[in-house]
Amino acid sequence: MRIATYNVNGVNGRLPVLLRWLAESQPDVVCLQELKAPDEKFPEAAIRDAGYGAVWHGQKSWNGVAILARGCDPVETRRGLPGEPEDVQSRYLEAAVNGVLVGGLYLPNGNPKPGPKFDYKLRWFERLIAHAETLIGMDAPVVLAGDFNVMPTELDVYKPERWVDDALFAPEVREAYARLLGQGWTDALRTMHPDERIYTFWDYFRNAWGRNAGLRIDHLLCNAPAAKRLKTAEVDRFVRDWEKTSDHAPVWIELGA
DNA sequence: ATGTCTACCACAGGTAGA
Repeated sequence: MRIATYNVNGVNGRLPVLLRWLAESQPDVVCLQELKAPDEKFPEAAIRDAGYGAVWHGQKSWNGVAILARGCDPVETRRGLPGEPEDVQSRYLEAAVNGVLVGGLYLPNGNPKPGPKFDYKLRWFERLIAHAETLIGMDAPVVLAGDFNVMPTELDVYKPERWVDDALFAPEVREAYARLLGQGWTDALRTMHPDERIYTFWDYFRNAWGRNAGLRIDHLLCNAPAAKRLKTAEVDRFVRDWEKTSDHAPVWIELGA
C-alpha cells in the first residue's frame, strides 16, 4: 500500500499536474494540502474519473486538505483538531482506508516570527501533539502525513544558518517536532535515508530548484504497527521539474502486507 | 530587500500568503 503526501499549492490550478502524477505514480492513498479552494470548488469529478474516491475540507483562498483513495472512498473519522473550536482554518482531516488510519495535515507556516502567526503555529502544534497521543497506541497502523512546515534537523536544510530565525526552523518548532516523534512515531523518510540530504520543497524564488536549495518539510510519521510494515520512502522529485508544478514534490511510503 | 507563484475580486492589476 502506497501512501503519499503532496502540497499541491492550489488544487484547481494544479489539476493537470495532479492528474498526471496520479496516473504515473498510482498511489493508493494521497493526502493533499493547500487546496486553496472552498468545498464546492473541489474538483471531485476529475479526481473520481482518475479512479479516486475523496474526502476534503476546503477553505476559500487558503489552506484546505483532502484525502484520496484509489478505487474506494476514504471513511472520514475527523475533520479539524480538537482544542480550539473557534479555529476556522482547514488544516486537518483524518480517514480510514483499508484498515489504515491516515491523518492529513497542513501545519501553519508561522512567519513572520515573532508574531501572532508564529503563536498560532505553536498552539496548533500543541493541539496536534495532544491528538497524536490518542493515535500512537492504536493497534491499527496509523500514518500522519502532510506539510509540517518544519525542518527537523540541519540535515534537512540546504543552508541551516540562513534559516535559524525562520518559523520553519525555529528551535521551539523543532523541539515540538522532536516531542511529537518522542511519542513513538517513526519519521519514514529519514528512517529509510538516515544520512542523505533529501528535500521535499524548493522555493519558486532565486532558482532554488536549479540550485537544489531545498527543505525537507513534508513528512510521513508511522506508529509502530505502520512502521513494522514500512518498506520504502521516496520523494517524487521528477514532478518538481514539470511545467506549472507545485513548489513541493510528492513524498510517499510503501507499506507491506 | 529581493525573488515567484496562487487565488481573490472583478476585469487589471494590486493584495495577501507562502
